[in-house]
Parts: sequence; C-alpha cells; structure tokens
Amino acid sequence: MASTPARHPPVMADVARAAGVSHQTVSRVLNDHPNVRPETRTRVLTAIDQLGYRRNLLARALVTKHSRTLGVVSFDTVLYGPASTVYGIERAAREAGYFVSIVSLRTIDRAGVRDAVDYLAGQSVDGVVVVAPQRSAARALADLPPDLPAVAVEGGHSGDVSVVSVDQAEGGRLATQHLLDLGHATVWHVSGPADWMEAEGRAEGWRATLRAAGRPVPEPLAGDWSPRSGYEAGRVLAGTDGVTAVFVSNDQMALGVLRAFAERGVRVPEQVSVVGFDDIPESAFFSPPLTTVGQDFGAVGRRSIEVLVRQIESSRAGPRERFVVPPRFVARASTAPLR
Amino acid sequence: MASTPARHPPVMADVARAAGVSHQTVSRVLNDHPNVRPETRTRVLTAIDQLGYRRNLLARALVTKHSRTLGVVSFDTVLYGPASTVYGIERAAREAGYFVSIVSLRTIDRAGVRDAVDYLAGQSVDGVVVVAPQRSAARALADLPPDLPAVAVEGGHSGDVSVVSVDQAEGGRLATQHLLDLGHATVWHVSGPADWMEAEGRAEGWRATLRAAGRPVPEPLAGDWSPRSGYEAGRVLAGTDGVTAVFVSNDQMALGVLRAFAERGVRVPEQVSVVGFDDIPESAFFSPPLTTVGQDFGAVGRRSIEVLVRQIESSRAGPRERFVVPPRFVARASTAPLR
DNA sequence: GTATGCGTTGTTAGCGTTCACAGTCGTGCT
DNA sequence: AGCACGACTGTGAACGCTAACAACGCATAC
Repeated sequence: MASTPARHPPVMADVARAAGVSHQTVSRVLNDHPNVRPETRTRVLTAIDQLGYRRNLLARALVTKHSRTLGVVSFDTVLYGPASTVYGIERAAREAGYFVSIVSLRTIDRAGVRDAVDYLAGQSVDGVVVVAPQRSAARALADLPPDLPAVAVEGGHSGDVSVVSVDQAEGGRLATQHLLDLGHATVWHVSGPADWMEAEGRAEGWRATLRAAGRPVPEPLAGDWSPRSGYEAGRVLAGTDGVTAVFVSNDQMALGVLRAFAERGVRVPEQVSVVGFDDIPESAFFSPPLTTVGQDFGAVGRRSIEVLVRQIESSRAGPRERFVVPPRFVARASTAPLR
Repeated sequence: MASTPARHPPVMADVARAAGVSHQTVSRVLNDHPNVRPETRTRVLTAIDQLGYRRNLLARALVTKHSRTLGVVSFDTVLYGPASTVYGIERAAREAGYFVSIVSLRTIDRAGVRDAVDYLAGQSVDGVVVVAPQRSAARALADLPPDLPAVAVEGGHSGDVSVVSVDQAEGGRLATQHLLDLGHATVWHVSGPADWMEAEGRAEGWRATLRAAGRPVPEPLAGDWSPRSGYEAGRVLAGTDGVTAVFVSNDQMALGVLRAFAERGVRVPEQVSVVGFDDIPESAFFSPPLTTVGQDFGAVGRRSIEVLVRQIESSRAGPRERFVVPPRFVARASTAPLR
C-alpha cells in the first residue's frame, strides 16, 4: 500500500513518480507538447487522474509571466448597462480561457481608475478592460501603464487604448427621427449627466437630427440617470407649452417622466410621445410600454475581450482598434403620430 | 549613472542592492516585521520608491499558500438582486484586502457550481462565496472541496457551509400583515420560480401569516421573476372575483401585474392593493409607486465576506455560521385600506 | 562503420518571494 | 573579563512550475 506522503494536494513530482517519468514529461503532457510517446502520455494521464492532480496556476504564472487573468474596472455595476456589460465581459473572457478579476468603483475619477489599475497590475493581470463611460474616467486612460494591454468600453477616443462602444449618436438619431417621422414639430430631450460620454453621444445624435431637419432645438433638461431626476424633468415638461415629443436618455428616467406625466394628467402617447434608451427588461411593461433604443451589451463584452486578447497574444505593440456596435430601435406604445 | 540592468520591472533583489541590504531585509520591511532598524527601514523604503518597485503577489502567493483572492460564483448577475449582492461582496472583499474573481453561471445546477468552484480552486483562491439562491445550487454546496473555506449567500441550510441570507419569510410576513392590517380579507400571491429558495421563503411567510390570522389561503400563481410572467399572472387575477390584495414576490413581476391591471381597468390601490419585493430603484416611480419590501444587499455582501474571512484566517475548521439580515418594509402608494 | 538527424526523455536552473536558521553586534549581568 | 541574551541582518533553501539544454536510442545516409 503506497504511503500517502502528505495531505497536501499532489504536485507534478508526485505524478511523475506515479507514472515513472520525470516531472518535465508531465509538464509536456499538460502543455500538449508534440514529442511525447502516446503510451507515455496515457500513463501520465492516468496518473494525473488517479491522484486527482491539478496544476498550480500560480507557479505556472510565475515562470511564464502570464496569469491568464484579466482585470475589469467598472463603475456602478448595479445599473443595468454596466452590469450587463460586465456580465458579457466575464462570459467572453472565460470562454477565451481567462479569469476575471473585478474592481467596482464608487466614484470614477482619474485617481480611482489609476488606483484600481495599479491594484490589478499588482495581481499580475495580463490586461485590463476599463468600463469608462465618464469623461473623467476616459481621461484616466491616458495614464495607464504603457506596457499593459488595455481596452476601454464606452471610453471615447482619448488616450491611446482600443475602444469598444455602442454608437450612441446613432441611437439618439434613431429615436429622434422616429419622433419626427410621426409628425412632431420638434423633440425635447432629457439628458444624462453632463460628463457621461453616452449621454453626450445621445444628445448629439438628437441635436444633429433636429438640425438636419431644420427644426428648433429646445434646451435639454439635465438628469442623472435616476428615475427621480426623470420625474423632476417630467414635471417641468408637463408644465411647458408645445411639448409633444420627448427623447429621454435612459429608460429609468423615462419611467420618471411617465410618472410625472401621469400625475399631471398628461396622456402618453395621445398627448406626448416618449422614447427611452437601454431597453431594460422592465420597459416593455411600463404604462404605456416604452418605445426605446436597445444596446447589445453582450456584443460589447465579447468584442472588448476579443480585442484585448488579440492585443495580449500578439506582439503587445498592437495598433489601437476601434469597434462600434450598432444600437437597435424598439417600437412600443409610448409613441404615436401627432394628431 | 546607474545602468538600467533590464526593462523588466524591478524585483526585491534590485531594491536590496539599491539599499545596500539583503533581499530578506526588504521582505521584512514589506511585511512589517518588528526587528528592523528604523534607519534601515527608511533606506529600503526610499529605494522602493525610487525604483518604483511593486511586490510580485504571485511569487508571494506561491510560497505563503495564500493568494488573497476570493472566488465568487453567481447566477444571472444582471438581475438587480444578484448584481447588488455581488457588488456588495466585491466592495467588502476589497476593503478586507482580498481580490475577487468572479464566475457568472447561466444555468445553475450541481455540475455548473462544481465546475465553477473547481475552476476557481485551480486559481488558488483562498475561499469562495457561492450565491446559491436555487435549491439545486444549494444542493451543490454539499460537494464542495471540504478543505476550501466557503460561504453560501441565500443558500439554505443544506451542506455544511456557513450561510448568510435575508429573512425572506419575515419579508413575506411583513407584506402580508400590512395588507391584512389594511382590512383585506385575504391576500393573493404571485410567487417566484419553484426552485428558488427566496421565492419559497417569501411564500412561506405569506402563507403562515394568513394561517395565523385564520384567513383562507388562495392558490398562488407561479411566476419566473420576469415582468412578463407578472403580467400574465395579473391578467388572471384581474379576471378573478374577490381579489383585493396581492403580494408579488418581486418588483419586476409586480410591474407586470400593475400593467395587466391598468389594461383591464383595475385601479390600484383603489380596487386592489399590490405589494412587491426587492425595492428596486424603479419601484418608487411605478404607477402607482410600489409598496414593497427592501433587502440590504450591501449588508449581505459585507456579512458574507466577514464570515468567509474569519473562516480563512482562523483555523480552517471554523464552525459553520448562520447570519440572517432583516428585510425592511417600504410603504408607498400601491396599497390602501379596503373600502 | 561512422556521421547525421530526429524523436523522446531527463537534468538543471531559474521565476520572485518567504521561511528557517545562522550569524554579528552591542548591552547588561555576574 | 566572560557570558548570556536581545536586536538586527544575512544565507540558503524551499514553493511548483516551465525553459533551455543535454543525453539517449534508433533510423537513415554516406
């Protein structure tokens, strides 16, 4: 009966002994090296199986200099958008054979992003994905360690990292054009926070579409993504003459707008049409069901990992890439032709 | 001018050379060992600073057997509840000095959980948090590696791991009692999926409260957490006589119920009172604003990390603990006294 | 028969850190 | 003076793995 030398998990040397080969041969089998005799390979494999051996990835990372771990820096991962993006990233990374280490920031500023990346770099991540939807965060991309592969999600084009994002301006255009096509003279806008690039992009698409159609551009109302801010904007709009169409920068705020309108007796879509953005799972069941613009967060996550992994696995001086995922318009019951 | 020996990041030996000490002394400074002369310490510290040295956590983990990384296995991290929980876990872990490696499962079954834990164990995590709200996932806790510190969130009491959870039954009781106090003869229920323990707990609290008050217990309607399933349940309830109060197992389904009622001309709360569960950010702006039961996910995250870290840092044969976080009732406008 | 080559295996030396142990020095005691 | 003891520091050997090289056997070629 073989003495059990230790209660510690078996290491490569144990496998080697059991299979009657050297530890290096075990390593070769594990790493699919070509020149191992089939018979030897199976002997090693059965030894691995019998001992329940699992290779120590830490030791491997120490010598290969690759941890096969990716860092993700995100912000407010409770919001639907960031949560979905991070989910997509995690899934794609795992499919590509990478672990994911996550840091969620409360406030996203230059120092915060830098600290988070430092923290992750200390853990020897092979690369980082920074979900940087705010202008301040995008600026922080400029002082990433230059030798660390990185990709920004929704990060704008500052700094020299690759960027994957949804075409927010196109989304704003789709929403606004839809409302104009319904016969509305112009479209009001409830925007997201000023420093968010997504908010800017959506507002820009809205403004450009109105301009191109030769319509007046009303002063946008500023929100902060929260239902409450939408509610407050909605109260203002309900008390403003001539408002027949509103493009709200996200679905949560649109919910607030609908609520304010309901309280004031403004009927949607009969009197005012409302379009949101994000297509959260709830929006199909708002009262009325919300016309909105959907984003494919899964695609964003997949793309970003694709770009990052390519950057890691090729020479690291890869050219920065730029990937734009198109939004998709979702028509529901909160919009109607002007009568 | 000191020659730069390599473009590689500096290691402990480089610092030692610069400070004129041995690598071991550098290690001692880094680990706050007591017996280092203050002058030597500052010399080492300045050398570290000058070289921009950062200690290699991989090498450290290899020898100490502690990676200071925690694994998190979760399910459907796009939902508000799991997303918030994971967020709380991540934050608490980082504050405790641990990294967090996340695996998000699509389907959560015994094999899935085991694979995920194996995967994480291969990365040498010091412990795992399993967010296991489904009965099948809770069962999977039984075959976790016995020597791996673990804590289950919302995981029931099967297996012998510590559990942190919100008192779902108490939440169900609060909701139901509130409706009874308003004078309703009984309370209908739209439940979550059958195999979710949270759904079970809430239903149990509801049922027990009705029984204790000697009220009839209507057959619950089964949902799947989605707004759509709530909508369908709502249509059934709208067509059922004698329904004056409904306790819905989460806010998303409650939204669907409200929508169905609105379509059928059932006025809330005048004709029917509705209570949800979760207190998602949107629910204050539903039409009408939703009375609901909130869960402190942040507390759940903090507690679970607390328990896990204690288990890791003490002898690993810690007794399994059980932590219950109380829910909190949130009164809004979707409930009213029966007239 | 020796040379050349390839397929296969083993040996050795790291990767960057911590741990165990062994020094060295100065201080206080007998 | 001699000794013990504490504070401080250095040396060597791990941790578990892969990379580089060396060595072996055997076939093929000259």
